[in-house]
Amino acid sequence: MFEVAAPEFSLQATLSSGQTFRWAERHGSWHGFLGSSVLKLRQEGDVLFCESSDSALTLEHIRRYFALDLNLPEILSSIDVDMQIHHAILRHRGLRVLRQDGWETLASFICASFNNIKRIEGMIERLCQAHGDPVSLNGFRGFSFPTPEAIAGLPERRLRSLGLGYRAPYLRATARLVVDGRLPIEQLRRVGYEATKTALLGCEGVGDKVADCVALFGFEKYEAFPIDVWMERAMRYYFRHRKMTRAGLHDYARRHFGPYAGYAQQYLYHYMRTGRSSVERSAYSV
DNA sequence: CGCCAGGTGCTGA
DNA sequence: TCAGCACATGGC
Repeated sequence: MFEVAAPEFSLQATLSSGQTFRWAERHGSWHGFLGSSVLKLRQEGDVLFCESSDSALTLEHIRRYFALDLNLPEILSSIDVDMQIHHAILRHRGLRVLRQDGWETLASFICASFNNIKRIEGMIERLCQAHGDPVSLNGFRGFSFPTPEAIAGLPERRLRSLGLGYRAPYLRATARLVVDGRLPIEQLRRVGYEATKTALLGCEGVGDKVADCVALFGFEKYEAFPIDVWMERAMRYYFRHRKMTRAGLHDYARRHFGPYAGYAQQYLYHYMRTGRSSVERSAYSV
């Protein structure tokens, strides 16, 4: 057990905002995975209490994963440019964009397309149970996320039997790109947003939205602005009647919010799904 | 039961 | 470039 100073941070908002699919809350603690370790986390005020299955997991890993090194007040003030985002920030202040593993993020968001979060979580859990490695922490048992090698060799019908549906061949083909070195996934952390997105778009089952999610949640490209059905609803605030394509909304949002547009996206997404009062909901759509 | 879900790939204008 | 369509599956 160790403690991490976590000012300007909300574990709850961060882990329940749809950027990750493998954390679960039980009795006030969050159980999940970081690399190959199982973690149990609890936040009290500005302190994060951490229990890990692996003594190699340090305070620095926690700080990095939750992006506690970033100056959140500065980021939030840079995106706080209209009343809608202002309300979202007030409601979910402390939400941070995670620095997740690139491969896990890519694989997860291929599964996430045209899908709902409950089922995404189930699909990924079955994938891990069937092809990950067992890990445990005093009573809590789980499985690590399968490597690209573990998935690349599976028959498509095997992935379909885990409930992946038509995404099965996409995931397998993408795993093969990684294994064969045709998708240089380790390098993407060091190149810019545009290059990262272009590389990701070369994967089957990866379009604009998935590529932006992976760039943002897996490769620290904070200018990425994923547009899904919830963000289309959020963007009606700016374009109440005018018909806009997703590409149009994407370009507008990146200019409107600036270099940390991805943070704005995550606050708006979480706000649209959970944070609004009924008055706010009826003001624009849904 | 019908509708929806953190969309993508393909086709035809 | 853009609209329209098929696509698997399960929660609600």
